Amino acid sequence: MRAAERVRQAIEDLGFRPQPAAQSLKSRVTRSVAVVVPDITNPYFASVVKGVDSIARKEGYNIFLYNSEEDGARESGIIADLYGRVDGVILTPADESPAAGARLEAARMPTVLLDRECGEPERFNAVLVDNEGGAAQAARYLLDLGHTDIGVICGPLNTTPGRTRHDGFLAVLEQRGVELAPGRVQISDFREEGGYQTALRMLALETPPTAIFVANNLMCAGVLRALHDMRVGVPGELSVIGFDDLHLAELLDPPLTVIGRPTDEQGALAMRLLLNLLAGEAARPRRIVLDTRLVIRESCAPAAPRAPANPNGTRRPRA
Amino acid sequence: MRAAERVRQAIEDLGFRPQPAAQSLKSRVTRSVAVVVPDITNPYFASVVKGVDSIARKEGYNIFLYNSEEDGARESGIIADLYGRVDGVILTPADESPAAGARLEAARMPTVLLDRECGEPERFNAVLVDNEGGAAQAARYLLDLGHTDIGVICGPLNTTPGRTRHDGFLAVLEQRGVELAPGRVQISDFREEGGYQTALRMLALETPPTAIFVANNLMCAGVLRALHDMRVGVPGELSVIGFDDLHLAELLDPPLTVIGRPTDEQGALAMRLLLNLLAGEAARPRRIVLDTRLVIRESCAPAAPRAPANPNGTRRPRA
DNA sequence: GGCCCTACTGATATCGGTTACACGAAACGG
DNA sequence: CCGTTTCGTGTAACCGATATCAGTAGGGCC
Repeated sequence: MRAAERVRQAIEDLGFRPQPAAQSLKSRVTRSVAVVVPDITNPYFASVVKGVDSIARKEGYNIFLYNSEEDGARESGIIADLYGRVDGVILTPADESPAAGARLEAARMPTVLLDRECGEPERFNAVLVDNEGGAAQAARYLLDLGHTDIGVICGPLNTTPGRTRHDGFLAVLEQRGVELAPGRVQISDFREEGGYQTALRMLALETPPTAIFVANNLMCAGVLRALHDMRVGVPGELSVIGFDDLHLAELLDPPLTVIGRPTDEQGALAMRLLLNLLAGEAARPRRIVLDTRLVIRESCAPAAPRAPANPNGTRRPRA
Repeated sequence: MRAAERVRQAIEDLGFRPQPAAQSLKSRVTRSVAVVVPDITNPYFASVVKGVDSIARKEGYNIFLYNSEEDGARESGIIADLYGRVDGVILTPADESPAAGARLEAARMPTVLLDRECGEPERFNAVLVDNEGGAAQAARYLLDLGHTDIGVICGPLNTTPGRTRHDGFLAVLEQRGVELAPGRVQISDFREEGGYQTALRMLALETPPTAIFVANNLMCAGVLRALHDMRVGVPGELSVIGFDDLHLAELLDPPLTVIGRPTDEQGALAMRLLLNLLAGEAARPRRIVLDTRLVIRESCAPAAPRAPANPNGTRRPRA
């Protein structure tokens, strides 16, 4: 093959570099994928993105990063802009409505959902965690510590993690015959400020709960900030358990007990799944559900002995 | 203009969407920029990237995200891959050598450096912070609290932030006539594990310092972890001041005093600067240097009264 | 009616690779 | 020595949008 060698030489001499635009135009392939997350500033998503990147780079893919800011309109704008720009997309949908799912399907793009689903499940490939199971772990843990008066700060119930963590937690309570007083279950927004405000509201109740389950990391940071500001001792006065590890959770005051889950592994898995799709493995969509784990640190204490159980939820002044 | 209207209609009817690849091929413009950071998992960079994104999206630019993993070879591979794929790049160089700077210039791409410089300054546009000034603030603060025996955990001195923070801190000490005992200044790697190990080494000294300045957030997390593991009271036994705010710093045990700096603003500025470049404002490169601020929380206490100053650095057993 | 200006149409080249095909030359077998 | 394979080379079409240009039609004006 002397011809091939001469070509190599010429490439070298002339400093020839193929033009991705021209290659894409002809081949109809971009070697790029999009990753759309609500907020790259959330350490969970940063870690996920890093996991995606680790695989993508190895396989020669470039990644476009987008923040949906948890805003459905912005998200659908982003998805529209993706047309022709990427080979596929890894998406944590901000809008999980069936309509959004339909739009997504209409875009006819290889898609892997991450952390949340969209429209009817089973129609998309997805990498998820067992939110229900994780929340149930948290519930069992608090119950086993003797707590029966528990506050629950949920995310929006129209999101997968919001709803499933809510359901998983409450299912265990019900199963164990624990009934919550009114005002104990609060819906918030998965954001720090929301967690802060909700915690304040909960503390303002005549009898605050003895433990709180907070359904994500950002809200949990807000809750801790609120408890800190209000000088509420954790876990002395109030036990706290979060969902999603915080990087510095073990250095917090006190070290935070959480439901942890894989993060960069989740991203890497999603990217591998997408690569399979791109390789033409049509098959039917796969849903991969990863397990959570209870990370016990020091923010939960056994419930202080209290007046006998109070099933009808009558308010009592705090001791 | 009825023709224009008919065109609009046809676009609508046929669902026509221009093909970015074809547009790029013809126009030689991609409406994409690359952002290359060492590690998106570092909250500082996550925030910077978000700042970049906020402007980019508004202007219709898409962003490619890359992690250099603080690895010069990987970084130069990334930069090579960028050819023809982006209109410009925002880069936090992992390799700051003149050679890397030269390579970067050879790539003839509109470039904005972020957080670090590369080769000779003044040749690139750059958005930086006043590291020297920030480190000096930290030094003055510790000095004013009465500390004279101070540990310094630096980043690599061949990086801009590593060197300048080191220099800025030590300059103030010198200026105030404070001399550090041997072993007080340690070079580490800007990573959490490095901070952890370095802190352990420092604690193992016959007389540990009464205060520590840690030159970045990741190392600082490591240091805190080490102090936590070794049951060293902060600020009782040891005062700690970090560089770079940590998101949860105020919830730490104790709330961490730090040198803070703008983050997403820095990203936004970098993007705006890049947009100017792309708009053809050749001019000569601009260096924008932002100010840091001292965020006083609770991790630094006045130095405990001690035996009279000990300028020749003789070891003393801890009280 | 003649003139000009604008609005529009249609055709064609171009961006830079990729792919297919046709042709020419050398290599090999029978 | 001829037929066939192999290899190499050259030519041209194509991907889809954009830019240019020539040509045509229509409106307004004197």
